[in-house]
Formats: sequence, structure tokens, C-alpha cells
Amino acid sequence: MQPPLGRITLKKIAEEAGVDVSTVSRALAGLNGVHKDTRDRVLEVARKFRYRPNLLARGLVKGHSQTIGLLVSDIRNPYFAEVARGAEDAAFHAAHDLVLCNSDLNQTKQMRYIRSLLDKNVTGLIMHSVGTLSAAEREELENCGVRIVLLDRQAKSQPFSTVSADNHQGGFIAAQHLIELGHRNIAHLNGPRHHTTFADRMRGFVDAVDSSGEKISTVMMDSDPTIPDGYAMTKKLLAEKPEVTAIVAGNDAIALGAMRAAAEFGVSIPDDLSVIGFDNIEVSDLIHPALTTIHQPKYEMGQAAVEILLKVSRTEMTRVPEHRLFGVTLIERKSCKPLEVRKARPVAASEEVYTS
Amino acid sequence: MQPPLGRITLKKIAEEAGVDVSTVSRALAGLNGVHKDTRDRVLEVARKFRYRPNLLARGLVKGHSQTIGLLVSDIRNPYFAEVARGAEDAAFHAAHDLVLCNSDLNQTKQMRYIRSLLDKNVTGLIMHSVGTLSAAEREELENCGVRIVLLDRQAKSQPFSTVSADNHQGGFIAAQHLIELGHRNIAHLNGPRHHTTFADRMRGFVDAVDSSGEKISTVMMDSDPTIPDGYAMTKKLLAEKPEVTAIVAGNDAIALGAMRAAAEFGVSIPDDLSVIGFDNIEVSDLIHPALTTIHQPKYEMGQAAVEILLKVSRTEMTRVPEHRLFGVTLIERKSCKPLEVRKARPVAASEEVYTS
DNA sequence: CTGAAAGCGCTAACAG
DNA sequence: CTGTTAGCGCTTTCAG
Repeated sequence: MQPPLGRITLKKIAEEAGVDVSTVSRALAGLNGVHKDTRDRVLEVARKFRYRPNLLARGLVKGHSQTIGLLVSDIRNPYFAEVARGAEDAAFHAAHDLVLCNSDLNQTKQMRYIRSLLDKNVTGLIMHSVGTLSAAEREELENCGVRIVLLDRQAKSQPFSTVSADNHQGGFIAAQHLIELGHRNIAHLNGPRHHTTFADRMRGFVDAVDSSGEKISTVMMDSDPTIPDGYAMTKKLLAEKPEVTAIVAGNDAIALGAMRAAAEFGVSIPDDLSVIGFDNIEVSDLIHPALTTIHQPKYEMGQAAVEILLKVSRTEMTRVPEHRLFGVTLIERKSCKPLEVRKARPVAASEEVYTS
Repeated sequence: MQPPLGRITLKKIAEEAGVDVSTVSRALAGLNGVHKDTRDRVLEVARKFRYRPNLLARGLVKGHSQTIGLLVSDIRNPYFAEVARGAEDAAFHAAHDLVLCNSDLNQTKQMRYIRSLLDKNVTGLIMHSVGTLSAAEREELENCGVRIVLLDRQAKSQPFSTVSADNHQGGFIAAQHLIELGHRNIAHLNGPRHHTTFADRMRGFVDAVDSSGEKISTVMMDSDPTIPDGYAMTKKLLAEKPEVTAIVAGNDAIALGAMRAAAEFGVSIPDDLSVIGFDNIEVSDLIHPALTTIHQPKYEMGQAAVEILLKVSRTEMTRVPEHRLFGVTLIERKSCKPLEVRKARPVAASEEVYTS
């Protein structure tokens, strides 16, 4: 075997096959206009030397680098891990790499990431953007010559493609479920309301309340969509609003925090308090009581995002943005309970309902 | 404002500043040998035009691309999400990008990823490698001219740097804890034993058993380190080995699966069965009963991996691999219980122990 | 201190 | 069908 000192380049293959580099390039690219014999010889040599193209060089001339940037707030959130996995699988399938960026819901950090990705000529960007983009930022993104897919946003007015779950519908279903269960004092513990994802869920919640025909008291709070913040909001809620019998959480993390706070306060779920989450992350089915929640197809959403990205990037001229809205479903588990039942059978009921 | 048709390149800045591109390059790189006035003018122009270097071009000439590849088995495992976050933060801090690869513990897929990363001239690779590398693969990796840090492996014999938790010690502590609690029939439900991580944990387990001076019966099983497989192993265990009173799980996912299976069999944890996990992922403290487990500093390990990678890559010639071993600690929660207590107070004890 | 020139590895017209 | 010629945008000798 030849000692592969330095990398094998096109030139090496060209010399070895006795042709010009451009011919090698064509042959390897599978373009027509290369004699069969020549092609076979080139391919043979390339294989023998285990030739692998330098993607930086190719990217430089082609103008992009077979790379997709994925911006999420925090990969430790199982929701994003699932989305990222879907995206990565789709990217791998299309021979693209996925670069992971954690923005922490921080606008400045996010823009820094984006610029750095643009400097690398990424093929496209999938971003779970924070808040509303400023006019300047939006323009910067529009003109950066890179395909962008917004995740978890339905801003159809924007010139970008979007992939999201039906957050409004999810918020609606969640509230409706609790209302049907007889709850009339419901709290909505949400993520940051300036984020469209959470704003939509909240609107769904409000619409369900307004259209229920029932007289319902609500208390609305919002904070970061994390376990600690869900915990903090719930502690405050339990102390200040004892009349509340049910919580619609902006996501499962908040719901988990809520359950934790409830446990500490000696408030039993679902006997004293019903809780419904959003996302259906894996753990929601593992905790006790199992969390009733709104399921959204996270893996598929990640997949869809890169598919849309690559589709439009291939046709190139298809400037018309695509919007994909995924349906959500109610997953009934053990954390919600009819209000009536509790009053009728103050204690004994728990045995029956807890049984898993 | 000038319409930035096409990207701003060095050439543009050079023209605008009335100097040669090479001078601009030097000025921007902060090299000495540029007149202060010239430098200031160049910097001014560059700033005015928001010049940003094309990293592909730079990478092409420099030979690497300010990118780090991170190979994990599955980012959906919270353990890896945490490691990835630590790695990403450190990479961002050092102006590098992190590309995420999910190998699914599949050797072929892993090698495909590695090759694709090498084609992009990554600065280095952090890999949570599957099984033992074949001689050919190891050689390929050694000669690829790229820094490699192995995660979760202590193979000091290998020419690569490593970062890992003290898996042997963890396995030892886990078994020891159960033994001290009086258990004499202990099962080890482990991940794939051909993976050094799990092999080390198992050896720790065995060493604790052997050095305990007690007569202890063990049953060893291994499978994939996932919730479903933990569930399956436990079902089998419960059916075939009713004498077992405690389980040491290879990781928290397996432990979670075990708890699920136990619940279905009507086996109470920790009353009928003690379970101890490994990793201390976030959920382990959220489930019921809270999981006693071995903590390893995941975030810090991710961070350390890229720090080591970049350190050696900067000095370049430092061929001596670095090995970093992180200590582990026992986190006592509610899933383990003394064997004696159970016998003494068959039922009442549970109330006291469950209280959180 | 600065410009000219060469080249990283590859692709893409343009001639033959 | 294939070789020649030009770059992509940047860094890096090498002169001057």
C-alpha cells in the first residue's frame, strides 16, 4: 500500500489515472461527457486510493457547505433533543451535517451563532427563534442568501418557511379538557409570552375559556419554560390562589416543576389539583402520577424542517415559503381528574384513580 | 448604504482601503508588521462594510475548519444531551462549531460519520465510541491528522486522549451500597458489555461483591442501555429469579425501565426491590420513588473534552495524550432500602421511607 | 512596512 | 470526449 502522506487529492488521482483533474472531477461527479473507459479507470484509481473529496474546497467554489445549522434554546430540554434527532437523521440521509447551537433564548447569542454559521456558508438554518425578530435582524436574515426554516412558529407573514405544532389548538384542547372535567378555577402557567409558541398556546387557552359558555376564573402567569420556573410559579400560585383547582402548563417542564411544588405543599395531584402539560416528553409517562399532556410529533417536526430546507434549496428558485402545521393530540393519563368526583368521594376515590 | 450584492470579501475591503488584500489580511489577523495608520484604516473600512471572513476559504488554506465533531449514540439520552451542552458551550467559547452525530452505537454508521467529518477538515473529534475499534479503524483514526478525544473510555493504551467518569468506582460504590443495606441477592442489569463503559461498571460491581467478605449471589444480564431494554430485562428477571432483592442498573435509563416493570408486576420499590442507577440524569430525581443513583459530572465532562481537544490542537506537537478521570458520587434517594427493615416491619415502614 | 505571486483542492466554462 | 484556463476567498512566502 502507498503511504498516504498528506491527503489524497484530485491531482493525485489525475496523475495516477493519466488524465486531467477536470476529467477526474467530471467522472467522479457522474456527469455525462466522459468516455466509459476513462470513467471506469478513474473510478478504479479513486477507489484504490480511497479518495475522498475535500468538502471545504468544494464548498468554497459551490458556495455552500452541505451543512445545516440547528438553533435551539437548550438541547437538554428533551423536546429539543427529540427534534434534533429527527433533524439529524434527515440531514444524515441527505449527506448533510448538523451543527448544534444552544441559544438559551438569548437574542444576542442567537445572532452571534447565525453570523458564525453564515461565515461557514451553511446550506440553511433551522431556528427555534427567540421572540420577534427586529426589522433589522429580519432583513439581515432575508438577505443572507441562505434558506431558513423557522421551528415552532406560524408567522405566515414572514418570508421564511415554518414548521410547527398547532399550539393554539393544543392550548385550546388542554383548557377544554379541564373545563369538561368541571374545573372553573384554572391557572395558566406559561413560558415567555413574547415567544409566539407560548403566546399561541395561551390564546388557545383563552379561546377555550371564552367559548365554553361557563363562568371561569383564570390566573395567568409566565416565566421561563423550565422545571425550576414551573416550580417557582406553582409555589406562588398555591400560596396566593388557593381556589385554583387545575393548571394548564405551557410545557411539560413547567408541569414537572408544578408537580414537584405541589408535592412539597402536600397538595395531591390529581386529588387536590389537576395538571396538564404540553409536549409529551418521554418522562411525562414515567413520573407519578403520569402526566396528562398534549402530544406533538417532535421527531417528525425536526425531520420535516430539514426536508423543507433541502427541497427549496435544491430547486433554489422556489422562493415561496412552505408552512407545515402538525396536529396535536390529548394524551390522557393520571394527572387530571373530574372536580365532581373529588367532592363526592373525598378520600376513597384516590385509590381507584391512582392505580396504574 | 451600499447594496451588498454578493458577500463582502477581502478584495472589496482592499479596494476600498486602497491597499492590497494581503495587507488587509495581515491587519485583520492582528499580525505585526503593519503600519498603525494602515491598520486603523483597514479596520475602519472592514467594520463599515461589516466584513466577515469566509471560513471555508480560510479553512481550505489553514487545513482545518474551526469545527468539532461530537459523536454520541443518541442525543435523546439526557446523559448525552448534558454532555453535548457542556461541549457546545466550551466550543462556542473558543469560536468553534459543534457538529452533532448520532451513531446509535452502530460501528458502520459511526465510521461513515467520521469520514464525512474528516472530509470537512474538522479540528477534532470527540467520540463516545462504540465497542473496541478494529485495528484498521484505529489506524485510520490515528493517521487522519485530527485530534481525537474519547469520551467515557479509559483505554490508556490507546493513543487518544480520554475523558471519563470513574466507571469502575461507580459500579463498586453501587454494589457496596446495596451490600451494606443487607442485600445478598443482587442483579446487575447492564448495558452492552463489549462497551468499556459498561464493562468497567460491571468490573466495579464484581470487585465490590468479591471484596465484601459476604456470600452474595449475583445474576448478570446485559442489553442496550435504554428504557425498553431495562424493562425487558427486569421482566425476565422478576419471572425467573424471584430471590433477587436488589438491582444495580448499568445506567438510569435501564433503572427507569426496571421501575416500570416492577410496577407492572406489583413489585414495590423499594419495599420488595431496591434499585440503583447510574448517571444521575435530571428525571431520576423526579420519578417516584426518586432514584438512588451514581452521579457523574456530565456537563463538565463535555467541557473538558473540547478543552483538551483544543489545547493539544493549538500546541499541535503535543502528541502525548491526556487522560481525565472524573470522580463519581452516590446520590441516596428513595429507591433503595435496607433488607432488614423490610423484614422487621413488613408494611408500616413504607410510609416513613416514602416521605419526600 | 507592503505589494506581487503562488496556492489550498475543487469546479466550471471554454476551447480543442 | 478531454485538456486548458480561471477562479472561489483567503493566507503566506518572497521580494522590494
